[in-house]
Amino acid sequence: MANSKLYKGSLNTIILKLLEEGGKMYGYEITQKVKALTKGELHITEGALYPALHKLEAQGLLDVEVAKVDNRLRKYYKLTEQGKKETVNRLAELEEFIRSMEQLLNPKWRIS
Amino acid sequence: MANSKLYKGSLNTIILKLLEEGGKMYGYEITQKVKALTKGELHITEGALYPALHKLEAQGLLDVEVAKVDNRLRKYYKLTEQGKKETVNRLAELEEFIRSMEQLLNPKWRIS
DNA sequence: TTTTATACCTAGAATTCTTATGCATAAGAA
DNA sequence: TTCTTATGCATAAGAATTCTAGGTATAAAA
Repeated sequence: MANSKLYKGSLNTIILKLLEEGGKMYGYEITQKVKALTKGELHITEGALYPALHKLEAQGLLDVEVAKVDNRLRKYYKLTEQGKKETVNRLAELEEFIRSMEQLLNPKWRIS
Repeated sequence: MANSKLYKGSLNTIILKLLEEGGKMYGYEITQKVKALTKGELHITEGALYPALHKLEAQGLLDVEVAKVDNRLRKYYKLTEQGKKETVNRLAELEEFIRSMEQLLNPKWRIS
């Protein structure tokens, strides 16, 4: 099913990871990047993305810088030092979660 | 981090998968099974589990059967026919989500 | 000239989970 | 024997996250 819903809690980790790799990105760019990387499977809604960016900024994990390109506004976000540290944690948690889920999904155990 | 939080949306899939494998299980058994299979990483809270079971039952995905063991009550849940079909869908969605996340996490793309 | 793409935003609703309780019985420890 | 832990169910209030549905504006394409 294309455009599958996000599992709640994953958006922040996605944002942080993209910024870790991409250096600095603006909101709309993030939505397009996720769409491209997942071949349209994951859809980041702007109604979730912008509040999430604002919150990460308020928490001191992101810095913002405004730019004007082609007479249009862009807000570039990048990781702060604290943000870089937190990104490592969030990624570790996500990978741990995925490992746990795979243990549940792979029925090596069968019955009990 | 032990006892990591669930990504919201995953609990129902966990329940359905366990019942698919385990045949019939009761609530407390599910919490213990998840703890065991994930070596304590995932912790299913009862405050989330019981409402989830009731909802799945109301949706016609689970059947319930009450039993008394050692003078204590147990509510055994098992998949209905509809529940078995839905389990296949939910598992496919979860696996798709995990694949998508791995595409985001594995920086084969680097910068842009 | 109308539509689509780019680019930002917010409010309200829905969903899902956590925390904090509560009740009751059985088993184990002190 | 009494206190604690384990077993087994349950709900209510709150927090957190996301979706839906709107809004504004400019540029590019149809």
